[in-house]
Amino acid sequence: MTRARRSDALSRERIVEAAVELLDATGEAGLTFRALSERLSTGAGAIYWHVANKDELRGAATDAVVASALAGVGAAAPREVLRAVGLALFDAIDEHPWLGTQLGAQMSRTPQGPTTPRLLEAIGRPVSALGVPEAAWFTATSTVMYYVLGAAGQNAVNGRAGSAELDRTAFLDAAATAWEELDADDYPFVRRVAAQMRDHDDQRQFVDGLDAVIAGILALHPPGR
Amino acid sequence: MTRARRSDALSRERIVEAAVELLDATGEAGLTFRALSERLSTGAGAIYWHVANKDELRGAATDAVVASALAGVGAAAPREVLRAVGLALFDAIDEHPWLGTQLGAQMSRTPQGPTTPRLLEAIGRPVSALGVPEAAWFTATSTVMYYVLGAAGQNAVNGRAGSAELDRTAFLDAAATAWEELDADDYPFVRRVAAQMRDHDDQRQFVDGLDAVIAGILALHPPGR
DNA sequence: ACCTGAACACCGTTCAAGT
DNA sequence: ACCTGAACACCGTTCAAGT
Repeated sequence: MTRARRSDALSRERIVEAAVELLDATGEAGLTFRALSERLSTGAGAIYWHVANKDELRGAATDAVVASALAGVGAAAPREVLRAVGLALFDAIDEHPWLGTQLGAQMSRTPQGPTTPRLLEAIGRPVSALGVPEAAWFTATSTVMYYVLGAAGQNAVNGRAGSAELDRTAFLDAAATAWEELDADDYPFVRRVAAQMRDHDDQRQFVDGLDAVIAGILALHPPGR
Repeated sequence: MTRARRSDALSRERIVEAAVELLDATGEAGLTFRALSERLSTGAGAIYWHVANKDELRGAATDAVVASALAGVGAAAPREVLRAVGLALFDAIDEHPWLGTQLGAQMSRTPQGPTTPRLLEAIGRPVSALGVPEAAWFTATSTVMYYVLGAAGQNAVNGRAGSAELDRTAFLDAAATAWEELDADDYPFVRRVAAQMRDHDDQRQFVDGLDAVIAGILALHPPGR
């Protein structure tokens, strides 16, 4: 019943864990050395003993979530594994909305960091198991990865306070309505497709697209016999 | 021979133009109301008369660059148009590296804004012209868009000072070397593919992947006769 | 070795006051 | 209507000083 107070020593692991919680609770802009040090009952500067700077902290938080999401993916047929990897990331973004915009930026900024190889390995193994010729492994895997990252970034919902489901409906409806009011000459396609977007199911659309990407890769890089 | 000084009145257009220049010259972190107002020889607060806040300013800069990139895409066979749209964005990111990470974030944050419909229209028209059944238009177009956005985010090179070509080579080499030194049991795929990544051609890989995505969409959503 | 917390050099944004 | 620039409430990061 006492007030929360320091029980363990500080460690990189505890800091990253707290950063994830803070990001979940307050979003991208809420991750602050001051807020984080308060949550850890320590001084702002103490964090710098374990983490070089804010970029590294964000990167570590991103990687921790990705690692834990991918850990749940089991062995199966290549196509199933690819779907499972994609959906694991999809679910992770649902739980940690900040991940969507963070993931792509993180990976392009520091491909030497842990997250890029982690995701590349998770996608590349099933892609190679599909029978794609080795010369095309990197290209084929990158194609899937680009698709997954693009979808991830796009499906990051803004907040999670209250009913996420209602928020999402209102959000999509507002966008669809705006689309329907666009100029008829400049935006015929968008106007025509606005209703489809209002009613679409994120997850189903994601899996459909992923299946298409896989089919296309196999068509362009057919397994040798 | 006089010092640069205010010649025209401020306008949203001039502000956005200056923001793009500032982003090009100093990167994401360099876009500051103080730096921007200095460049425009005005007070920091003056900008707020024309622009609501920094998010809107970033969004306007992103949209201006995307609009100008897409303006150069001419009419042609659907497949060519899709390649041209993709490459136009690719080139724009080459000239404005900050665009890579900005584009995806921007579109997911404000799909009511101008950039999402702009890109959706540019990709959706050729996709529908490909003969994809109307019921699949939104899904198919989103698939291409996700791929393009993911690739865009990933291919944003960090700086452009000095020789971008040399920077790129060193950047890829560093990443490839790091990949080759990963644990052999945990990262067999990444290690095996590191050399392919060191030598890959961004643009060629992007077009290859785009062709695969298109092929896959046509396989899953074949044109009705 | 690890932590404290004040201090520094910045930010975005607001707003009374000017023209 | 549009602009000025000081002021406010923040930031990330550093670093002498403590234990």
